[in-house]
Amino acid sequence: MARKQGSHADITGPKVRAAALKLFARHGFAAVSMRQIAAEVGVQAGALYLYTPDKQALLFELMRGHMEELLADWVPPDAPPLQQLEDFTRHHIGFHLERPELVFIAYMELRNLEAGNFAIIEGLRRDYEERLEEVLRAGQAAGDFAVPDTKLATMAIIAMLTGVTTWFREGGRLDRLEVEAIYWDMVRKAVAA
Amino acid sequence: MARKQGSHADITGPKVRAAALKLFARHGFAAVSMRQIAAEVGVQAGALYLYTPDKQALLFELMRGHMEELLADWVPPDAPPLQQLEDFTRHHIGFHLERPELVFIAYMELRNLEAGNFAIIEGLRRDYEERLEEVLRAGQAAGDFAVPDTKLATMAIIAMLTGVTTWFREGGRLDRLEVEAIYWDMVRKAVAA
DNA sequence: GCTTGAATTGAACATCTGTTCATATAGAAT
DNA sequence: ATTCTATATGAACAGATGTTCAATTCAAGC
Repeated sequence: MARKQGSHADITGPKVRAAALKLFARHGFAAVSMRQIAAEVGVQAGALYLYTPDKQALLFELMRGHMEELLADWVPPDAPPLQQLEDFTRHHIGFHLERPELVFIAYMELRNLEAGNFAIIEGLRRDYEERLEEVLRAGQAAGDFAVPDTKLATMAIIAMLTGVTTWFREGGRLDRLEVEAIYWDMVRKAVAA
Repeated sequence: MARKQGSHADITGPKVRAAALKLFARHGFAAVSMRQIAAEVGVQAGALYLYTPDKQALLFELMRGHMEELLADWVPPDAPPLQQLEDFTRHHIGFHLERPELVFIAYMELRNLEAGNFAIIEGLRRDYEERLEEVLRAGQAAGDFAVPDTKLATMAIIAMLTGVTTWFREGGRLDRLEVEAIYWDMVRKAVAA
């Protein structure tokens, strides 16, 4: 039997991506089979291929969409570097806490991307890092920051902020805004002149 | 044919662990088969079971050994908190840069551990974090540090320092000591009173 | 009411999976 | 020279893998 009720093309498509997201985040790309994804959607494995050319594309599209959302989420506001940095810090934490599964996948499954796909995702990641480094360079030039090395500071800040996703739990001791404030305090001091 | 030259028990054992380490780090636990590990060692898949009860134990023992080495590598020196923190920072970076494959596995393959094994590794990780937090608490009490939240500062510092392994390449623009110095500068300022 | 075509099934493909075990081998001990 | 035993083979197990495709089903358009 096919199609038990109504047309499903525009329903099943998103469901497939949602199921892949959930299962890849939970068990890892390599450990999840197309049949598991199909079962999560409530469909047979063959039907998945109406919505993705293959398993690899399922992973790649999740990651590409995530990186493009990340880049769209933050552009430096028209403000002094210190304020740009605060804006970045809060946006980065907020954005990452809102999509823990995508963040997890984007950091863990890079090695499961085929060469060409990997290069694209890496390029997007570098674009993002470049935006932060530009803020640090501007602040350094203006004398607001005393950063020994803007490249390293970029990597250090991003690693530190992204790390929030590994321990933060909704409903825990601190809420998002408190966490943002505390991390901003540490970032501000770390780069302070 | 078996045993082509001499006794191999004490040679093959380490080779198996080395092959697993290399392949798990490169392709991920779930994506590596016992036959691939065996091929890397130069042996048939069945022979691996003379050296490990199963694939899971291979992963777990790598991670447990790594975490225990990590804990053995650093105990707080008898010194003021600021100096303890510098010692920690440099040790953490140095230790992690010396074993990038183990670090990678320890952070990426947690979800592939069976429940009991996961609990053990998590316990060891918490022990390590606890050591750093104790330093921060002491420095805070002594008025050397002005940390808004010692738990968050612990997580932030560890995430920041461990992040070095994602971009550092031997023979690059900076050597290890320079990187240690730059990161220590940022850590010091981030927690400064 | 009939036709059309998008959505889905379910079987099939060849290959791979972790693990076990009877069998073979070669060096050490006698 | 013979026995012993640690080390390794290679076949076998039952089931899972990603992907393809002819056949089926059902809602919409006429």
